[in-house]
Amino acid sequence: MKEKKQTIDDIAEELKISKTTVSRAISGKGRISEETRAKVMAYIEKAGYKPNAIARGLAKNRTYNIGFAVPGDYGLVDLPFFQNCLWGICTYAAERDYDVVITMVRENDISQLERLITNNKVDGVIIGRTYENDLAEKFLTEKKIPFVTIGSSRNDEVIQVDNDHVNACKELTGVLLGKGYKRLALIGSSLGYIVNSNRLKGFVDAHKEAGVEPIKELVYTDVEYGANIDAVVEKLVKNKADCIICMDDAICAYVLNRLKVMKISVPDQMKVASFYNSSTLEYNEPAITSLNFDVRELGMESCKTLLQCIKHEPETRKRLLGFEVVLKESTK
Amino acid sequence: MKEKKQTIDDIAEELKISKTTVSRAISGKGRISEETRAKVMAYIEKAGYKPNAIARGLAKNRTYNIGFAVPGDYGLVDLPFFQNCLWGICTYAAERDYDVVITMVRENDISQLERLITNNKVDGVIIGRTYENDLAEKFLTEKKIPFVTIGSSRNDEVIQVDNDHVNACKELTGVLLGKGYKRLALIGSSLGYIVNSNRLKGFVDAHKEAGVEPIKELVYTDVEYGANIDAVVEKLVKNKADCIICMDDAICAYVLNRLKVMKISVPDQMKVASFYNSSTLEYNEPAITSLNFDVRELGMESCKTLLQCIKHEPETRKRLLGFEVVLKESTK
DNA sequence: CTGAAAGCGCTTACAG
DNA sequence: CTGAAAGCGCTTACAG
Repeated sequence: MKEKKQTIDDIAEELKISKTTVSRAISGKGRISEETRAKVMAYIEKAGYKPNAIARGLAKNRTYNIGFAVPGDYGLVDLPFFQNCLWGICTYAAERDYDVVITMVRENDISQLERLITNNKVDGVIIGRTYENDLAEKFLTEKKIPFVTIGSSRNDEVIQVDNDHVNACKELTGVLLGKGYKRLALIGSSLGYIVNSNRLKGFVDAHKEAGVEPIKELVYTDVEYGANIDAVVEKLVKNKADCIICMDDAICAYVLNRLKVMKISVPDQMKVASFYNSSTLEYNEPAITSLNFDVRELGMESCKTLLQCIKHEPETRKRLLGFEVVLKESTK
Repeated sequence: MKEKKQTIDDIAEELKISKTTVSRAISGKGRISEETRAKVMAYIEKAGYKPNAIARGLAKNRTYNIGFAVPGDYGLVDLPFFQNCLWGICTYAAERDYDVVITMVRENDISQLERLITNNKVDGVIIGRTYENDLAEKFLTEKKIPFVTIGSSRNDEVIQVDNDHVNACKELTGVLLGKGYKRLALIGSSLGYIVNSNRLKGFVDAHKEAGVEPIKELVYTDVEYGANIDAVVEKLVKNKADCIICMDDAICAYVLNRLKVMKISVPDQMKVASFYNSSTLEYNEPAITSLNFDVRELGMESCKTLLQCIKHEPETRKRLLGFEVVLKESTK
């Protein structure tokens, strides 16, 4: 049975050695004979001793915590994207004895993050979404706190891990053009998110490569969740789009509903494609063509990179993960 | 501009007083003249000094972190429910200078949580979902770590915050019976989650109160996300259900899709109701009748209760939050 | 290879 | 009301 909390002193006393030695046995640093080392480890194991992370933190000026900054804005919190990232981050971190603390940030309010940093609660931060003018990025750079972004940054100095949205959107667009659809629409939220600019770039690039011009009146990048989507969809229909590409699954869900109300059937009268095949869309009828990213992998990768930053230098400053285009009923 | 990290010693020296006094000025504990107090605070303010949370933690044996245990099981991570809880928890915690660290637990694997506790990384824990036989609950009780559950527990000793699922489901069911629907179906996942048992109880209670028997062949409580839902829906149709109540929105989305494939129109040929009016369903066509809980409020309340537990005793051991029934197109 | 000692930045009896 | 000192549980030069 468990006694009260043991300390390194208790075990030193028990073993008739100094606590210095115990500490070294545990950390594996400093010269120590294999023999004593084994003895200490054996005792620790059997006594169920666990070092106090706080004390170690104070001595080494480390917390063994990393922060994950997720968007606290209304429409964004819900996205399964961040949950899946979180899953990857937590899983990777736990294996290295790190923990992850959550902090909500907004495009123009990073006060929670500031608190976290000035209170010394974390050794580094993963930024879950990058903005065109990113306060968090600026703040962390200034404070010299290691951080990595999920999603691209304009600043090449920033360590970033991202899916290759430019090429992903380019390939998806290319495939759809190749299928003979000529009036492709693109609909998404603010270009203030860098990821949206990248998607737009891919969309344009694919058109160029196919030797055609993207159609301006079919591109909307200022859609608010639930607000003006209906109006936009109606314009797209009026402007004779033959295929709508949605920049995220939440938007896609709205679009599908709107089309249903308008009695426009998918894919017969309108093709639809989306990003991320979240479960919402995966089981939709008809199934929706989409890009597929391994978001949990992305989370793990970002965490791995951050831990590298904390320990020394990361292997790469900018790392792009793959994607797949998954063709389904909705674009047939 | 910021110099290097300041300590309590620096400011004591600067002010020609002892660090004891500085500490007291900051904490507000111990006798200290209002005058010196003001002086210290003024200096701190202007110098931008922030105490080191780690050091304080070591001295007071506190971390100023709380844990939030969320289900790491596949189908569950995605639910917006937990994100919204998290939002509430983080918001409340941040105001009190606490931070929240995430830990993933599974029905039969709480190793991440164990690590968190034995490493002394948190002062208390919020359990996001309760199981019929809850390992986390047992573990935390044994370790004497303060915790509160979101969702009900079988154990009356446990501090719990929950929506009133029994009465919520009872009222929803009652309303539907009152509308003249006679063959109500109930479909949900495992009764291993206490919340599902509670919903079932409400369903049964409402029938009793109306003087009718619940129809056994229309009740399915072992539905897996995405797996056997289709088969279940077909059985419900065959068994002539006239209204399907879904225990969560993910299930409801599947049900709606299946009905669409089967060319059964809602609400003409089948009524549908769900729990939580998440955005997915809110904008569905037709809009779905559902229960409405304020999940962010629930998160805040659970955090408030936990902080009470950590400081002293909570005001109430079991707290039930309200709900509303929101009637929409789908049950017309 | 091992240990005594100082130190990480706070808090808090204890004594004045 | 204020301060010197010990202590929270570790780590790590420094000396042997």
